[in-house]
Amino acid sequence: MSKSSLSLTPVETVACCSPLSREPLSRSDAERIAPLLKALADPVRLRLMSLIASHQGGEACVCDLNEAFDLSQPTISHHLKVLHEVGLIDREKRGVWVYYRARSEALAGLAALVGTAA
Amino acid sequence: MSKSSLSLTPVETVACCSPLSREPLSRSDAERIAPLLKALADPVRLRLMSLIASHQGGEACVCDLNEAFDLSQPTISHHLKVLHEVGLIDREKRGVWVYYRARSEALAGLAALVGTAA
DNA sequence: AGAACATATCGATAAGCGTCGATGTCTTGA
DNA sequence: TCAAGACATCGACGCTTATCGATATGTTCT
Repeated sequence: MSKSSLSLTPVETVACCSPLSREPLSRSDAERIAPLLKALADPVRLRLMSLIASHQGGEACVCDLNEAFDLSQPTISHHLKVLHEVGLIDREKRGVWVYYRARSEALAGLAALVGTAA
Repeated sequence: MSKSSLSLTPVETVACCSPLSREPLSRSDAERIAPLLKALADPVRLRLMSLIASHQGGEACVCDLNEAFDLSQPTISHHLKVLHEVGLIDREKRGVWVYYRARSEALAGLAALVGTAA
């Protein structure tokens, strides 16, 4: 080390690294948030979410949703399940029909998190 | 039609459907936004994005990023490419090193869009 | 020119995901 | 009790994706 200290190259003085100005997202936080984004990251589910939230009262019947897409009924059912499982929509059965309701706090929280990184 | 009008069932009067209170996301808009969300919808890319934005000046060298993960260098390079291709980060080569810069307007716009649906 | 280093690209593999038709479950009205 | 309708679940198919090791590209120092 005493020998090589004579040949200190500029590479070590002009380090490529810059310091952090704030704390980045932790690994556990990232693994908690990513599934929410993944649930939204599909054109059909994005439209489903918007369609539900755009209905009066923030809720919509599955029959309404099925008609809005050129997709089979099982496919829509699958997408609704994905959104429900991550907590973006609530599910309520009323008689023969099933209503899905947008959880606006969840969406707002997610939007705030994404915006924070910017 | 004149005949069946006599047997109007309650089903048609008690419709399951509720009207829209605003215009939902269009198909083309959904297909434009979904790829952005898909790029973010991965724990590693989410942390990469946050890590870059958290560095001083909003930019970070790849060497910094590689060290922050227990993943191979090609894998990190792949994730950076995905974020770059959808326009969430900019790429600039300076000498031997490559710097990625967060495009905060893109992130802010995405956050606003997600929040609008809520 | 050649060595060392930083980063990107390639090819392969395994896992995940969107979609469908067929079928099951539950509710309502006859 | 039975038939019809609304929605969910299942199993299968093809496509996408996350990851890696090996290798290519480009830059700087000797």
